Amino acid sequence: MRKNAFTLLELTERLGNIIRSEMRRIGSTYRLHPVHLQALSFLKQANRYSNTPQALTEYLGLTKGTVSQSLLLLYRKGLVARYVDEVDKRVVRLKLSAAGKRLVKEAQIAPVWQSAAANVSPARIKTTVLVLLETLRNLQAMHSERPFGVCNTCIHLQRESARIYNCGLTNDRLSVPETRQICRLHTPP
Amino acid sequence: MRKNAFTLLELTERLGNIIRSEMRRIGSTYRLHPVHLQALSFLKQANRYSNTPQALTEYLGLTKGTVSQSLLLLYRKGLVARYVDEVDKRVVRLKLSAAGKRLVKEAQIAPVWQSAAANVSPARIKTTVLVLLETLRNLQAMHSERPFGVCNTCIHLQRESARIYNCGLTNDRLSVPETRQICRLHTPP
DNA sequence: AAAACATGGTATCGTTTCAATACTAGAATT
DNA sequence: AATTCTAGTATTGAAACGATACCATGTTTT
Repeated sequence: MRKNAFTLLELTERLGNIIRSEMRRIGSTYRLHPVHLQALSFLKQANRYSNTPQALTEYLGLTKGTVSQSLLLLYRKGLVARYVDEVDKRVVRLKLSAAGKRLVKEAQIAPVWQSAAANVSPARIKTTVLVLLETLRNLQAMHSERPFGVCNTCIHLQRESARIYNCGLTNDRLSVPETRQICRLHTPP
Repeated sequence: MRKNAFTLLELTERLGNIIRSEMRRIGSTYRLHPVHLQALSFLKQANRYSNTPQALTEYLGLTKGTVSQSLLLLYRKGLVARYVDEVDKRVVRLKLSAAGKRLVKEAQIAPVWQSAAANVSPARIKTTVLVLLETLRNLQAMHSERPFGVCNTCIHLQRESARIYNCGLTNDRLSVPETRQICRLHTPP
């Protein structure tokens, strides 16, 4: 068990390295680094509470200065739009531009993974996902990091009617598509 | 299944990020980056066919120039020893110094990981390890990368007697501890 | 209402990764 | 002996990344 947890760490580390290599390879055609692809992919999924430099900083586990620089680069490349929040003028809102959305669609590494895991039975994949998820949650809790999950698995989400949801934390109304986005305030059950 | 493989990718990516963050945190006390810790940890485990810049380059999935620079830094910090191979004088052999070994022991992220996976049943961890391993092998095969496994799971390993093993590929004799090291020539069954 | 503090973000600096290119020395092949 | 291959280094340039300092806007305290 001790040994297996170690192997789990090693495997995840190696798979993480491969993902990074793959991202580096794919990103190089756009002159982007792995961190840029991760940022774009995050911004594509981020909901209205999470489309800020601050949320991205927490998500990536880097410092705000570093993230600010990377965002500047993405902005200069025309992949990300930024505007000041109307209510709190300290806050910057981020959004993928059309070019940014296009890039995220093109620069996918998911297909490679899907074929790599194609021969594994769904049940076993499900177990794997659950184990990794639990480990992730525990690790995040240990570092008091935010879990960053999708709305529809959050305890704060309340269903008002067929198509109208409500966030119990912010008291905002949420559309159905919004409940599929990533939120930094996410609280797992 | 399509969706699950996607989640698997996302989870591994996030776990990989957390590992990197953790490495960055731990490494900062020694002024080392994640890649340095990975290099040291690799050199600790590498067997006699794999204790070279070339092998490390393959392992990390980077370019040889980059790895050469990182090794120079580790050498200047006195963490790694390097000497020219007697037989093939182009080859540089790498070895952890006493300080390097000490550092690898201190700068462990495994404990955190173990407690994060502590509540998962051994059977489920085993399944997870197997699924990840299969995915890893497939990914490596797709990129025609070397699998980098330990000797005692390699098809080339032959048992001569109780304590003497033989590598069928190089025809070298291997001691028992050597069969637990990482080899770049590793071929899974 | 004014002062102190907190928060989100940017600017700047220094170190180091990382890729790309060019290069060297030794080994293998012809 | 000449060519090709291989392992590694050196150099250059862009950029990540952390650290520090800083600014503008909000919030809290007095």
